[in-house]
Amino acid sequence: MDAAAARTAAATPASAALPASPASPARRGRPGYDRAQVMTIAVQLFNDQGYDATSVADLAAKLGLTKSALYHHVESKESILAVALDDALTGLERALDDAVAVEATALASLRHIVRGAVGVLTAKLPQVTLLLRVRGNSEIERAALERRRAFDHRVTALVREAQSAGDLVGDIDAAVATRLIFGMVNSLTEWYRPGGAVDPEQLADDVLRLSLGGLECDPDGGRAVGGSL
Amino acid sequence: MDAAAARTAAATPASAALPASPASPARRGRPGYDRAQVMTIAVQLFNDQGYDATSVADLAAKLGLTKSALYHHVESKESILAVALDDALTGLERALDDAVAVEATALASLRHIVRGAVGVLTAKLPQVTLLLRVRGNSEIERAALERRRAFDHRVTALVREAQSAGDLVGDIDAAVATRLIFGMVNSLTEWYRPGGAVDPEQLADDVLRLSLGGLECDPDGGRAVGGSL
DNA sequence: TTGTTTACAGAACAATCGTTCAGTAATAAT
DNA sequence: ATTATTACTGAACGATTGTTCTGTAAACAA
Repeated sequence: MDAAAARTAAATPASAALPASPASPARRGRPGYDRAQVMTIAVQLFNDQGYDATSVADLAAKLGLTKSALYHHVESKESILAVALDDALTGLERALDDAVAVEATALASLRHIVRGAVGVLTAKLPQVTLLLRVRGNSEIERAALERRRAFDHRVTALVREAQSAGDLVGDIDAAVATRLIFGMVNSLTEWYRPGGAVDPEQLADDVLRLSLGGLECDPDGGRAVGGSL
Repeated sequence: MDAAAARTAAATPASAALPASPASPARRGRPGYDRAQVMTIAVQLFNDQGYDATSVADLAAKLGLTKSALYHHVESKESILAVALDDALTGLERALDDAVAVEATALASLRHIVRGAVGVLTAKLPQVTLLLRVRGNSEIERAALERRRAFDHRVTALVREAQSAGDLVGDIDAAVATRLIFGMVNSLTEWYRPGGAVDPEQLADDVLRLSLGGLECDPDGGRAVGGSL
């Protein structure tokens, strides 16, 4: 596929980047991609092929542009990764802040953050997917991994607290339980796709039932899932 | 780090590749790495940095060799990936064959394959880790993804059968349940390390309790985990 | 000593990597 | 018509990519 063919293939760039865009109110200069659209498509491609396996030439071809045109919208390849990772991490951190602020008990906060994480993951799927694949190959990636570790530690503390309160069984290591629960949650990036047959709310219910169903001490004896939240 | 320094750092290659090697009985030619050792270290490095982010020069430096020396042991970079992926897939497929051959009911087979998958994952951690990160960027990767899909479908059929038999709750989609369960299992590659504090057997117990604990219909009413297996 | 076997180095290859720069093109506001 | 503003092209850059070729080095067997 030569440049002209690629151009034709991406003849309507806005539709790909902004599905059902709310009638953009006539921007100033020459029509074309803007920064946000380029970012969106870039992150999608990074997820399809992997960040390292995606060249700037690949991205330019996908957009129907030359490589140099890309650098009008974006400072570098890695800067695209940086903002996407920050987006994902900010979402997760806010959800955790919410969970501990709103709920009274550690178990309730835990249920809340599992729901919240599923919500962030489905809402910001491309960014979170990118985050979960980071290996620490650059300073930016290492910083993101550090924020992820801090998040995990806070959740682990919640699990431990719920165990101490007697709301969660105590014969499983809190760190192991946390990793298994979020392993299940994070695995959603591998197959969940928005607009598919699976509803995000229903999905959060299922995840909670599988991940916490075998750990709760159910003082009320009830096996119903949605009962307490 | 120049070539000489790298050489010194990897002065005892055999110890890194073959921990506690059973007194290799004096091979023929010039001493040095053999194919298996190179493969082992290569897969380790692929896991550390990601396959695409690891250059042949990186691997050569890690081994304390030149790039050209590498091609004496291995046909290509991708061939290393190919044998590792085949190794992981063969292990998983055998575990599944075992599970359906040995057990009588679908639920028992399901428990068996979850245990088996944890076993293969911990025993062949580097190869399975590599498998789970494949994105389908080449013919070899796409073939591996195809074998993985076939594996998933067979397990999903087990879940559906256990639901039909009344051993598993029916109000959750079999495909979703399978993906969540194996999402939890596969997430072990992110943190489990052999020789660490966590025992593989205990780990399999924990995974089974979390992943299936909330789904079983427990006809005997018992909540004990290791009871039936 | 003469082969055989295994393991390595050095130099070079075309291709691709991410990035820069100087100029051009197309719109809206004035 | 002029000016801003925004979007893009084409050519080139040094560096790195995976791979090949030709020759050498070090062990064991005959």
